[in-house]
Amino acid sequence: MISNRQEKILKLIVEDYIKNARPVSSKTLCNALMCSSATIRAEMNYLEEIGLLEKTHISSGRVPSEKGYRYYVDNIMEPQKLSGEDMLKLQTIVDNKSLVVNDIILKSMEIISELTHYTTIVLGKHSSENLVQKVEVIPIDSNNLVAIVVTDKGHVEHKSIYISDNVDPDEIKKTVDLINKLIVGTSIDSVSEVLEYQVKPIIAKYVRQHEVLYNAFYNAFNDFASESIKVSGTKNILMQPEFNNADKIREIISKFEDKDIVESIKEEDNGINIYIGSENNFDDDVTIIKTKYMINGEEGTIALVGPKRMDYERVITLLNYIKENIDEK
Amino acid sequence: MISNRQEKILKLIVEDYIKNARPVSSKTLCNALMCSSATIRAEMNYLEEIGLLEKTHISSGRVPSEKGYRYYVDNIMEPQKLSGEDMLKLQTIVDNKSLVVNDIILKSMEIISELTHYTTIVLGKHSSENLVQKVEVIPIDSNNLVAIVVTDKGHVEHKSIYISDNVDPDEIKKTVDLINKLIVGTSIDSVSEVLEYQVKPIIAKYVRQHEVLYNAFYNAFNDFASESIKVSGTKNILMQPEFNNADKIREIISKFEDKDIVESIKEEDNGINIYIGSENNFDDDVTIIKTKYMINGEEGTIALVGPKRMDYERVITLLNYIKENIDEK
DNA sequence: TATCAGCACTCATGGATAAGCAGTGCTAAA
DNA sequence: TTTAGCACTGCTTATCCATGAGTGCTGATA
Repeated sequence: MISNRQEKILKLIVEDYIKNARPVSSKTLCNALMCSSATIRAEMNYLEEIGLLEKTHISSGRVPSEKGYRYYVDNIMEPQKLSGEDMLKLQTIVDNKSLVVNDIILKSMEIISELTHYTTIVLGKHSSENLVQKVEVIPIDSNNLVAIVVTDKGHVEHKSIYISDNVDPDEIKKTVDLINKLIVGTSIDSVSEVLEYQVKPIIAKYVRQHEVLYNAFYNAFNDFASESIKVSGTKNILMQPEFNNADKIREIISKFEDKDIVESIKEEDNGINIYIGSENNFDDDVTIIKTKYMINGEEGTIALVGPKRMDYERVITLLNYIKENIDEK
Repeated sequence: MISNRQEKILKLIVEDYIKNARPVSSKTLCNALMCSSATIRAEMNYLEEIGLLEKTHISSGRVPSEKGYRYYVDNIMEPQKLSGEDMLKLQTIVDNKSLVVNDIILKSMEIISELTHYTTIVLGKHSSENLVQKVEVIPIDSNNLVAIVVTDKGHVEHKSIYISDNVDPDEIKKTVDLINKLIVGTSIDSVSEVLEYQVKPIIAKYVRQHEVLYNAFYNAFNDFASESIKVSGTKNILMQPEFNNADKIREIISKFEDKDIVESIKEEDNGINIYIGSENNFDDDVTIIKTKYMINGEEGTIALVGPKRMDYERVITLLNYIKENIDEK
């Protein structure tokens, strides 16, 4: 294990390094520990031996290792209260009645990105629990319709439908009525099944131009289960001194622009989880803190991406605040 | 003016520099011009004197100046045909019947970003000519409604409405019917006027909880006139060798993330316009090529942002192709 | 036994100097 | 008008300091 003083040294080093982004020397800690630098050096040496600290070169000060951050996060860091300033900025968003919950999440994460200078990510997905509440089809002109689906949780999806031949409006209405009858109440991801096995056979009987119509509607409804990705403040993380070279920046930007990579950040666990460096599979030089949320038939992940040298206490506090406020709704 | 050979030299230098991103030496051009490097140096000297070329240092090769690019674009460059490869990639998108025009534009510009390694921007805005075609209000639970507005051009906007007090569903229905009656056919940006001067007085008479309802609907309809911004392939422009330092990259990224700055790229002119370096007010180190489009009651700008050392001929050809295909629809 | 002053050592950083080289401008001859 | 030849310039790269901030180790001390 590790002595009290050693833990204190680790804490001081992590926190100093978080603040100043420079290797921490033994001398820096003399005051705080009321002892000489030599003593501290001996302790640092031990902490390096057991893998909690690292040097950038043989005569440099110490920097926390991945394991060091992990120890700090697991054993040292203490829960904080939201600072007055942070609170102030977030509260106006969180308490805004006229915003949909979804927008509250997006806005809050934007603000958190600004506050922390890290990058935030919101991954949203309509839960499969969403049930179709209403289907509307509105004619635009002779070839185009707009189909609108509203779920029981208030989600709206819409899509243009192009119908090549001239189809009798009555036929369209018949089809829509049928769809409405059969589809309302089914979950959003079983819509295409219902279309195929229930709607198709019936309209084949009663609707003249059923093939054209069926295909049009089938295409329209097929990819309704859309997922959303929102990355805020890419620039913020790039301002961090660890990303001070063009190639590293390009690498990070490329990752943030790659949908698949960003999507893979999705969190399945309900707690606030911390993935330091190689613990995440996004990039070894960053820490990702994320949590799953689930409200109103919308489930998703909120995540914060920053350097490993991240202000863990503050970030956790911020995410906690958001999570609590989301879950209340 | 400028002699034939001088023009040819300028052309060769611009095109070589576009390709290789390195100052062009007199020797490089010997073959193409069938003369000695000394002769070419003399000509280069003159071209520099009149401001079409520049040196990076006193004994370096030549690089086109902003004025040089401008001359190239105005007088030398020739219209090209779309290359088979480019055509192939774009056609599948452009000809896809099941995509809304808007999505075709977005997708095409994404692909152009990939093809050219520059960044593309699409700014969209619902034209004020859009007329309200239908208003639907769908109850979700006792406190929440969803309002949906469809325009005559097939645009759909929706918004959640929160109603604090318990309001009788009948009252809501009354209000919605009234809104539908009065609002259909008005242009989307005069909706709030109609609400205030026509709807408000009437529901004040006939609807009991009219204040709550009116406020809720007014808020919901008020900011429907949304604008959209889509930036594709930020990473692409950053790969260009001129953006090889961290601070420059950060500067560019910050600009692309700033809504106001990106919005100011909006083009009012209908042609394809080229803004080289200081001619645009985005960044002196880039060229922006943009054009306005207007279809289906949706107007907007498509733009391409690249280094001044841009493959002008190809880019113009690509944008032309998109523009023609959009306008056809 | 823990602490610490002192010292040798290491390495990053930044400035100075020099060699190599890819270019240019100029000149005098064809 | 063109061009071969040459002096010159300045970027690039490497090498070599001096400096300074840090370490590890050792032997003395409380």
